[in-house]
Amino acid sequence: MDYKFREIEKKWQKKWKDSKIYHVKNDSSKPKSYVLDMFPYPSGTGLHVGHPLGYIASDVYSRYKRLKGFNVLHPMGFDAFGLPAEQYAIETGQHPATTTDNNIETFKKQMDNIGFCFDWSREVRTSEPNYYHWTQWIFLKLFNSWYNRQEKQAQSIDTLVQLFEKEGNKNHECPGDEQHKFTSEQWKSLNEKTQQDILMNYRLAYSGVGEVNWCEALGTVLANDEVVNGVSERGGHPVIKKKLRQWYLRITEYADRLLEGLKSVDFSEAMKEMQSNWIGRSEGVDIKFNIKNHEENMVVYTTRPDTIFGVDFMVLAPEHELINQIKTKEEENKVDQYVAYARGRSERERIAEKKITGCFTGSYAINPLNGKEIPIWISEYVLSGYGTGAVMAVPCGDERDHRFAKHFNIPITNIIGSYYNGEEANPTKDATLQNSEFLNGIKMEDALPLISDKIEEKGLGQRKINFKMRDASFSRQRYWGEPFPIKWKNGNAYALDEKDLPLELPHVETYQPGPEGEGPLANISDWTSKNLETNTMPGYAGSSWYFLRYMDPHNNQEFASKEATEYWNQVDVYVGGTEHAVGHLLYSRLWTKVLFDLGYINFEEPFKKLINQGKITGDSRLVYRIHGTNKFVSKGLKNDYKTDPLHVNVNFVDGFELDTEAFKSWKPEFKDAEFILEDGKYICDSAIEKMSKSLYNTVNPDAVVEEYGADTFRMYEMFLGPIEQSKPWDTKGIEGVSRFLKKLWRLFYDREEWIVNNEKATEAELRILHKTIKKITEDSENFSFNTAVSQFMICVNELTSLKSHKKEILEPLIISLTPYAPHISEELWHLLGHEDSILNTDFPIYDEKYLKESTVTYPIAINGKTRLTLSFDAEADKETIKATVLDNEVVEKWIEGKNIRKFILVPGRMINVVV
RNA sequence: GCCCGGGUGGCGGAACUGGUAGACGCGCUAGACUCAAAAUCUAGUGGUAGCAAUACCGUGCGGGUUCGAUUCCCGCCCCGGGCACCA
Repeated sequence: MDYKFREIEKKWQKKWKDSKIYHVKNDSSKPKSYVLDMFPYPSGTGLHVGHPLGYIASDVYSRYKRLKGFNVLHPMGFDAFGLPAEQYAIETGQHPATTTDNNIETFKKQMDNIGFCFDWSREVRTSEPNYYHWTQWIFLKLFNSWYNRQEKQAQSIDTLVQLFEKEGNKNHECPGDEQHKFTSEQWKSLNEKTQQDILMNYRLAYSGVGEVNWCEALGTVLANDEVVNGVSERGGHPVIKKKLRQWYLRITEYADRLLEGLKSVDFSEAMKEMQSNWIGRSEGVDIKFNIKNHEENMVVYTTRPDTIFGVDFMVLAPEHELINQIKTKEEENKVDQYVAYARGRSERERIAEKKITGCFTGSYAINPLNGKEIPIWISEYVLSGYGTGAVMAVPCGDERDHRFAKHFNIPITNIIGSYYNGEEANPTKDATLQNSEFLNGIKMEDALPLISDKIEEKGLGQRKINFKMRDASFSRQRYWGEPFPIKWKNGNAYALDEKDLPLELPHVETYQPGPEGEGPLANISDWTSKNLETNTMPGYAGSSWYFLRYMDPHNNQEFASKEATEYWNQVDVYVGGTEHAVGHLLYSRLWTKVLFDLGYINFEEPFKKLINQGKITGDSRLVYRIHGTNKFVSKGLKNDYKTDPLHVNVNFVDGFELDTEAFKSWKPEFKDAEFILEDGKYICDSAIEKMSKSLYNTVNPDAVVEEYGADTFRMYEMFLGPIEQSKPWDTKGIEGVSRFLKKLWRLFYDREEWIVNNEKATEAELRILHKTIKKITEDSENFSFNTAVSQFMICVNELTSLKSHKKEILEPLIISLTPYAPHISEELWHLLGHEDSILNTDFPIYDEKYLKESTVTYPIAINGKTRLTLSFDAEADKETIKATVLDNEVVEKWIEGKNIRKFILVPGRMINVVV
């Protein structure tokens, strides 16, 4: 009987579904394991072979853990709110809910084809009211909380009000306005509106007017991580800075805890690095400089106070409020012009041009340590949002300061001697300071703490820790997102009552922006008459907590019961791409920490271990069209013509040879295409690129599954290479895995005959079996799925050549294969006479006694140097140990007392033996 | 520019804490079966020389440590990814 994978796979997929075998309960005597995939955004294009890589890996791991006796939670859902569905709606008028549902059906079908063990009864969709009910609920928790810096945790805003009534805010400075101080009496005398305004400056989710990343093309603001090089991550549209009232998450309050938490999780170094760079912690000093002939002073932030005697000028950000007060009459025009110029420049222009621009204010600051007068400049290279928006410039040590000084001919003081060559700045800490008064002769890294202490002692400033990370923008002027459960009254935002949740997204007639650039909700009079917030939440809202909802997805009373979250606890393994490093992963960590602080869950980090699967890249095919014609020239001859490369659908190419007829009928414009062939063939060029519809290099998993079967597809994706590495898809290579499964089948069936017998296994058979089980166990545990697949191949090859068809060997083998190729394993399991599913059995345990090497090698170092390696047959008796040596005399002498007669020279491991 | 990864056959990739480099698969070559093809099976497959046994060379390049280095150290080169005026 042949291996009829299509029949087998359909049959078992149906049986598994009907028997609800993947449904998992929230209680069990078994230990738990939570294995999670990053849920997808259901795009309209469906899955290509690159997408399931992570899902297959997590599926293999989940099944392995299940066989190992764990109660495994392995759910899937959809991140269903988002921009593309809405843009599609604007173009076609179709409601995003409809297109989203259709897309989800396609995704689920494609996933089911591959045989994943998701518990679909726990599916979540972020766009469903019974899901976003709790997104809104958590938002209200954020809104109604503040961060107590002394206790380093989020607390209810009520506790803050109590503190204000008791003592004002003297012990809890305002994160939104740090200068603002008031006493208990002052607080009590304030009216409702002012009190609310003050509280807003403390809330973890707050509304405020600020500079936002505005994307005109998308008609909305974007979070910092959604902007890449000054353009939108989605679509690459220009992004400008704009002042708007927005919602924000006060993630900056959690900066140090988010950084600290990285120590306790098992993420790759690269991932931790990306997150800590994004958080961008730096230690420095705020230093106060007086300004000549002015009352005001300016405060700069620096990480290098040791260079203070090298300060040659000061720079303010163009937005700095001091500018208007200190600009001199003579410079006023130039300053105003410059400020206007800087304001008019977009983020993108600043980044792209990197021009050196600036303007002198006419005023001078006084170096607090030596009284030197230092000119104060303005330049756009200083960012208003970081530190104090003002810097002390040390050209010999800082590249930007140096370029600026050279450009405007500002004299440079050298405080690092030969470390500075006059041509470029040197940010070293190794130099011995010069021209630095009492710091002269001290190495910079040693001077750092000295001068910091001095500055603090003299009251000139204080040590300060700064973070690059900004508060996260949390509102979008869009329709297809969660409505805010917020009502406006007299310019203050008030939370809706929890019992009025969910605040459902209303139907709209148009997806166009509101009258003043607000979201489409502003067009609905019913909505605006209730003074409801017209923005919606961003894409990352729903995905910041979905892993908690899977634990208890049908709960109508809470986001998840305490029992459920205590039982499932952290995600043990989270599988997904690196692209979410500073977005989703950071926000999820923040929400988890807040819910932990408020006592709703008992763990602080959502993901214990993170696996980043690599991308499967496409192997594109290109043809060359002779410029301005409809003639195509084969790769080898292209240099004879002026050509333009063109991506061609990989399905029209066999290896590198183009099927010219298929190509002609591909698009009308190619109907009359002509070809210049070499050796009668049209040879295409190739390129390894990202897999994408627009490059015509995608391979649909459905087609692969149809041709080779789901088990082959799964194993091949795992076999391709290490899970974390990017690798190109090569359809040809799948033959090897396909042959392996056919070979495995033939261990059970010889043509028509069932040939499994009950004979007792030989030593050799047991040896290969136990070696395989050991390797599969270790590799499955370590996510080394590619070498695990190799081991299966080795095992089946050996069993084939041993002509081994014994139940005693084959049964444990197919159990260990189950995570990788579940369908064929299940089929064979039943053919072996089992009633219950193979999924309910136990993973085999290997026996060490079959793992002893047949030859044991002992390298021997005599007098500290290796002279030989002894090797002997483990099964032979010790008397016959054999070896040959370089230095016969020494070794023979050593051997004498050991009862060893002969030896063979084999390089091996080293043990030290004193002779 | 800075910070992470990584460079191993024609290709994807193996190699435990330094110990027979190239497992496994693809591809390729030859053979068996077949009228033929497909499928399957067998053998071979890092390079050079040789009928052969074998010898020499080989893990990006140059040095070093070691009895022994793909693995450790120093200096370069190249590729992939991330960050990029963060003072």
